[in-house]
Amino acid sequence: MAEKVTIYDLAKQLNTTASTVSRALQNHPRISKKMKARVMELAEKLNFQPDPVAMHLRTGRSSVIAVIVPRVSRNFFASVITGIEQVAYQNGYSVIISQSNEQYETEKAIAKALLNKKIDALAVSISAETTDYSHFQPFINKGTPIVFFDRVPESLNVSKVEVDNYEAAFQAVEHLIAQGCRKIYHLSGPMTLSVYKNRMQGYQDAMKKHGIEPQENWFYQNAITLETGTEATKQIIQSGDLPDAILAAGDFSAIGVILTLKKAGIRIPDDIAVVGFANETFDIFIDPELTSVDLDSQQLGETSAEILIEQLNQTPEEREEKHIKFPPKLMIRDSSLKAKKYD
Amino acid sequence: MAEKVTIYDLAKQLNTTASTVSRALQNHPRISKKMKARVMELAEKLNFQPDPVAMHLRTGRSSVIAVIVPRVSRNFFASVITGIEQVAYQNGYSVIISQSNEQYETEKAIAKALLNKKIDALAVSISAETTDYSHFQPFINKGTPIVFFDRVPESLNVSKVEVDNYEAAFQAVEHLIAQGCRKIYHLSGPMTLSVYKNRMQGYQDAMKKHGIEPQENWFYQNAITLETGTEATKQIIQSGDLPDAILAAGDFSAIGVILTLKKAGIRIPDDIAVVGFANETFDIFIDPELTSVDLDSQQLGETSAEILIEQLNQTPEEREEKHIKFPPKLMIRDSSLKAKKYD
DNA sequence: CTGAAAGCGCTTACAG
DNA sequence: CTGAAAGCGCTTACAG
Repeated sequence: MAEKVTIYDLAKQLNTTASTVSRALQNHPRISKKMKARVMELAEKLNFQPDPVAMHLRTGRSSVIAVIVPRVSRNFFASVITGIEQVAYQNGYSVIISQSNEQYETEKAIAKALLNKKIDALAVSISAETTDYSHFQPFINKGTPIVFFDRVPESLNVSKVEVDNYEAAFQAVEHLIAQGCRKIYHLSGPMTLSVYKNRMQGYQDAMKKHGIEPQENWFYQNAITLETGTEATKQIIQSGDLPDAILAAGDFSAIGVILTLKKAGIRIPDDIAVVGFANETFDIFIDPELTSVDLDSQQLGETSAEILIEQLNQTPEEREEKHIKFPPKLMIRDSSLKAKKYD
Repeated sequence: MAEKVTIYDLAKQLNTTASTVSRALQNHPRISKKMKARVMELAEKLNFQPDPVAMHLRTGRSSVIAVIVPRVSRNFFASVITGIEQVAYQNGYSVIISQSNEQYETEKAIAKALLNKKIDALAVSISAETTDYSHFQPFINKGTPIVFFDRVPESLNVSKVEVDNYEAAFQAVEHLIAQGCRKIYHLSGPMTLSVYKNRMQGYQDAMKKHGIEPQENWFYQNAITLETGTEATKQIIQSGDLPDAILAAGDFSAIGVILTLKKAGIRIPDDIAVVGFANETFDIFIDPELTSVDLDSQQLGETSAEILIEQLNQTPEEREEKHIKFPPKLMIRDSSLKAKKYD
């Protein structure tokens, strides 16, 4: 029946007071070693678990880190969460996860609910719809440590952890050029998200570096889902003006590209090479296997949690904004490997 | 700066006491309509939010439903969670999600942590490794409503929500037989999980109904991941004794089957038809598209949450164990559609 | 219909 | 080094 054991129970059995027990448990410097030992031993024996709710009410600290992601079902985000959890648990924090389902309104509602829940820290990857960030302002005002990962708001002065998306797209384009492609199209997401903006910039600069001037009709915005990637590809095919390669800013989009090209009898990579972003599990399920930029999601999560925990151990004055960018890793697979065919 | 507003602030401004404010907020029958109206109005005006932590400490109720799943990255589980969240939020509960990563030890650690967190209710889908359920016993003893979904423990007397896996496998086999298959192999998971046991039983009974006696070497246990599904398929190919069809008890396994068969130059579905379970997003990414049993995951989640909330509104005596089985839905796609080729 | 008081299980400034 | 007391923000049995 596991009767609840409180510090009063411990105090009574040890002929001392709750104050002393509480201090001993916290390893307070002014409690004698002997008393600490006695308290610890009895706590162990009675399987005493401090009540986190009471602690929270008293101290205002909840030991909870909240995470908001667009969707947990995306491998990328699931894996970031795993990284956050790992570091959080090691440091005595628990993690609660919410999903915005890519909707601004839902994200706002979650933020409001979390505000009420008095979480200690917050890690966020914003929804595709989000362009206004005022729902995060109350956390910043209250001094709640907050970090954005992957999908970070450019205009906000907050800590950010991301992959170097500019560099990633740059490398992807150079890889395609090395395969003999010159006319490279780019399917991207909303330019309001810096991840997509940076990828677009990296794409353009890499092209220009190699003397290729990307045309306006080589670029498709908001073509990041399976459906929109498919749609864009249909338009490309209909135009009759086919590229050498398509760089999609996401794997779902890239899958849409591949399926649509195949259906139209266009060979991949021979006619058109395809590269995606995120290195999702299913990239190797498809034929040909999809070349994709790995974003080292777990690392992103671990680093995000580390930043939050560091800040939790600092006074608001000591805290400083961190901007961390990880180098990308291009996973080269058959969908972009023209070269090997001519080896 | 959003100074915290308490019921004392409300009471003072209304010239009444915290007791009355508290009761008015709860719509207590013995408070006058007029007082309720005044309290509500001021609460609205000052944007009063009752402190959930204080409520929790006082009442022992946290308004939190915890969910434990093997992994959030599986589409199936992500979608169940969405269903749970939807119903929970509507009823004023919040949801916290934990993942066992398919490990018994992790699941046990999570259960222990949750016990301490004093959640109100628990929804669980057990890990592949779990065969002992004693870590859930403390919740049952305490009277915490608990429901298992999809992966349910057979031996425990608790509420369960699942798909009729027996029927699902039965239908899948009859579909394959209708396509002209007779020698049908079955790749399954650990027999300790009832989902797999029931699928195996449905497979066997459907075979026997049609006068086919499944041989022992037609059945592979623990071949449920991409890797193990691949491994089993290699063994099948090596044996030289090829089946007409393979029914895999999961989509990851089925993908392993398809990729391996294709690599060996075996045609799908012409030589071997393939059927999976779970209707994952990527089923339509693969060539040929994978026939799979849809488990109506969101519905499972909604129903699980409804059961918990019903029980939360009942006294422990009123509560009764519910067993709900949903009918399966076979999503027929090219990987099993031999018939159309001969139409 | 409303109020005064106790208490949920902790922590911590104050005092010694 | 240890203790007595107050308080975090609520709810509710008891009293009127």
